[in-house]
Amino acid sequence: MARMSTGRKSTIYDIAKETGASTATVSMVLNGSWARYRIKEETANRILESARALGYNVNMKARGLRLSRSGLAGMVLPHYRNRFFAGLAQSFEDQARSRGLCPIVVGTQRDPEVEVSVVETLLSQRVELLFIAGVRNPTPLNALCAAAGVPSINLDLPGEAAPSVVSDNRHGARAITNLMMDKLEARGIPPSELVLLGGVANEYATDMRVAGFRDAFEARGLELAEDAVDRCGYNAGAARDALAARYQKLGRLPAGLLMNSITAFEGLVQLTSTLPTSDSKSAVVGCFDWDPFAVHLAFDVTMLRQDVQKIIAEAFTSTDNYDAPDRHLVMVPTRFGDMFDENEQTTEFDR
Amino acid sequence: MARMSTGRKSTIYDIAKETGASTATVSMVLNGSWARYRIKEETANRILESARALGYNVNMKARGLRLSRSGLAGMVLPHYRNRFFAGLAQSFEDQARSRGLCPIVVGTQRDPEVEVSVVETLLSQRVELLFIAGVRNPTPLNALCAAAGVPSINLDLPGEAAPSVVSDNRHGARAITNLMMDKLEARGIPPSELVLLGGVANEYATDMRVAGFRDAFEARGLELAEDAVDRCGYNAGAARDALAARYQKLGRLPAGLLMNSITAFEGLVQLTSTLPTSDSKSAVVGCFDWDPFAVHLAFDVTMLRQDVQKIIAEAFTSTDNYDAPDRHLVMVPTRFGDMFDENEQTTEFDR
DNA sequence: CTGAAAGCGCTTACAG
DNA sequence: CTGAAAGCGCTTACAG
Repeated sequence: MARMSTGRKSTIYDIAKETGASTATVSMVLNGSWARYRIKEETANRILESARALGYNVNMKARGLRLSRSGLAGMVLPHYRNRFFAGLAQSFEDQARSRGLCPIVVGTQRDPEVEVSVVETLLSQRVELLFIAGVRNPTPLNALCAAAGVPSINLDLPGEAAPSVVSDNRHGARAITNLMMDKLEARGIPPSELVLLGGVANEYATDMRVAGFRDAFEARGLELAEDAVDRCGYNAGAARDALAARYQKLGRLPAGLLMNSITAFEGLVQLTSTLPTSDSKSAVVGCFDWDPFAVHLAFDVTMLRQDVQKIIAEAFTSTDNYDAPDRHLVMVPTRFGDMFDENEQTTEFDR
Repeated sequence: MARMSTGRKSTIYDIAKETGASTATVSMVLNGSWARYRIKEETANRILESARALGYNVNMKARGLRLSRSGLAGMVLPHYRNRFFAGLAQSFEDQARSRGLCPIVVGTQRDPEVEVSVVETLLSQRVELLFIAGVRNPTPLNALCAAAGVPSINLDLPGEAAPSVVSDNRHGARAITNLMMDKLEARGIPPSELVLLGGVANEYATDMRVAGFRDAFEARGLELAEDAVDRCGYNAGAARDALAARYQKLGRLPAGLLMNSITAFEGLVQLTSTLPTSDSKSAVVGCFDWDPFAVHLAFDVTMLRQDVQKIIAEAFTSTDNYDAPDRHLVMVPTRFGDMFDENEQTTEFDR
């Protein structure tokens, strides 16, 4: 009776034949709309039983084609290699699933060609919505989605052509700068020793962080030194080199170091690993991203953490009331790394 | 002419109407098979142009339904929160794309119910193959795939019911144990001070690592102390507690610590952050996973790194010559963390 | 070289 | 309560 061994997947026709019901009845029973059609419970059970026996599994391709709803929710992001993007992916999956959608997230390595081709692929799979995370210029991707009639939302980095949800980098930057200044003062070091490294020019996140950094200085009536900010780029090597140059000039590390990204932070770690520990141990360090190991390095480090759950939740809200002309920008506050529950940071059964 | 502004996606019918060609011709031109059918190049160009103007994008749901090929490749994994899984996801995406498949990877949080429901969803989307990574008992999932006629491959943790590709944990364990013993001896500490912490009983990876640990002891003619191995679990807290207990008993940390997973390693870091640095700085530490920040912590740490690219490549090879009765086990060697190119560890434009 | 037609697996008005 | 039938968008033998 059951013939799960054959390669062919069973269809509603197989079940209809087996149970003597019509394909319509089978379809209704299988998709749960049968109660509405007053189908006998006994019939329904017979069909359900047969479906189980045949190892039946709906073909979403067919259902999706008929209903023009794929049940797919897409997200593109640069990669999974840091906690922020890993967390975004995770939260996206959880929330998509709880909305009955099948999450499909793809990493694009920040390659614009890959970005376009991935978005086209997702569109041809007929995703019902698309989140675009960490793409510096998402406008072409938003345009592709708009042409396909698919709502798109930008995450982390905003764009002109679609609603965007980003962290409140400016206030976060101001808060962490303040905290680091306090720490420096407590050590009797002038806060003007503080420098901000990393990020790139003309990028929203970097600009906001620099603005917040400035805000903190202004609030204290302090001048920002000429070379206090160095947008030396997003890769570890560049940050390492920029720091090494300062080390050369000063004969030591700057007393206060605010790193624009976890990758810039990695550059700092690379450099200090070649230095005598005493040189780095005294530095007051901060970073706009959080990492569970980085917080335990040999120096005093404060990490800002983005609220990925909130970012995703806001993004879904934006799709719920999605109307094309609306291009709003939602800001989600950041928190300090130690302000999260411990069990958000590590997981129970985890390797 | 172009009417990209309307919500409705354009279809081959729209293009046929616009160009005066038949839907068959349009279809052939659009899917690239037109040369074979001797369609005039001029016709083809006209159709291509019209497709562009209409913002046409194939509907893979329909094409997939017709061809019974979805173009989708699936992978499930526990999460993205460490470099191993993040790297697996990345490599999977790259290699799937280079094979013309659309990768779709989903995190299941190690929850067996989620695992089943995710696999069912992927199957109903008609993925053409499914990789199952880090699932302790993948057999029920393999069965689901088999029933649907979809090849499945287990990664990282093997299973009885499908081909499996895993790291060669035993040889890796032996190599890292050896290296740590050398380091201990160089400091005049007996290698028998070395302990292995983490992992769980009756799990393949843990068992193999313990076996390799034993191998290294035997090769030197050394006895393994009664309490040298503690499979205290995969979460950070348990490892921290197990270590704390030893700290109590010894009045210090064990001189050599081999941590079974990055999470157990996190437990070590949690503990040492509460200890005076001098206590931990002298420890010789090793770990079966690699993390870019963890390698720079205050103690001497050696990290083993799994070859994610090779694992994925082997898995794809297994699907290429997939025949149900074949349940082979492929072993992929591990390497030490510092044996990879620097640019594999950090990326150029990366935050 | 091109068109008419069937069919992939499903859903849902519409009749009975 | 159930069945026959059309149609979602595409592909591909099969005739012309």
